[in-house]
Amino acid sequence: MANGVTIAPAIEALADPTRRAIVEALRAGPSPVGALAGPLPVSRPAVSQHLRVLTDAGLVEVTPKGTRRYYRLAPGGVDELRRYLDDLWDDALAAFARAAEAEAQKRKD
Amino acid sequence: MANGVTIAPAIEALADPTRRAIVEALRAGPSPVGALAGPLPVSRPAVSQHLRVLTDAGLVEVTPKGTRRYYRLAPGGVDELRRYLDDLWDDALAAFARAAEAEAQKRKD
DNA sequence: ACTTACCGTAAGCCATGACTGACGATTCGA
DNA sequence: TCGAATCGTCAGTCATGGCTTACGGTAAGT
Repeated sequence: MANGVTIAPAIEALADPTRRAIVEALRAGPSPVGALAGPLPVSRPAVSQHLRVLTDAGLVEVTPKGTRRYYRLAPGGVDELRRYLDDLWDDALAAFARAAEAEAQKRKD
Repeated sequence: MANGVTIAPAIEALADPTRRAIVEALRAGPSPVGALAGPLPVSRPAVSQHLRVLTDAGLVEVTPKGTRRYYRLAPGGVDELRRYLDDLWDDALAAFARAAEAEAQKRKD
């Protein structure tokens, strides 16, 4: 619950379909902005703004190379979300187990 | 990538702060709507609407008990997101490793 | 049967944020 | 030095969605 607020920017960043498409494109490897905007149905400035959000959320990182900037996935940022969902899943399973046990207990009488 | 579209409702559901608060409250166990809305700074109908979104996303489930409806976390729905982020994390690590290797290769000449 | 409690739904208001077009900065090549 | 390419930022527009109030429906208790 302490990092409950930490994952907010990351999960809110991934909520947008266009940003998810960008992330999907980056799974193959680093890419400059123009190459990312090409297949997408939005303008290049829009992609730039999305990359800003993703960067602030810690999900992607940049490496300037001459006139173009290569964006890539940031494993650390993804890992944060991953851990949060792991914990949430554990609690969900525990609550489920308790509910099942309570149900069994109730059925006994 | 086949389930890339599957996780959309779940991740978009968790993007809202109020819905995350509801999910956090449900970590302790099942709860009726009124008990959930109590501590929250929004009205009960608002919580009802959020629970509808969370249910449609497969993150929570309901069990009517008399006049009240008990909501609980759905481990299956959480697991979907968990798996997606696991895969994404793998790809991020792979891309990172490739980048590191390419960098080492470049440094060699 | 009547009252009370708990809850989902509908309509409307309003703020957030995604997108575009225009502009300026930086870098490489000629 | 000059031109072209790549990109970030800004201002403005517009749709999405979260919230409230009011209403109706169902179940338990008296």
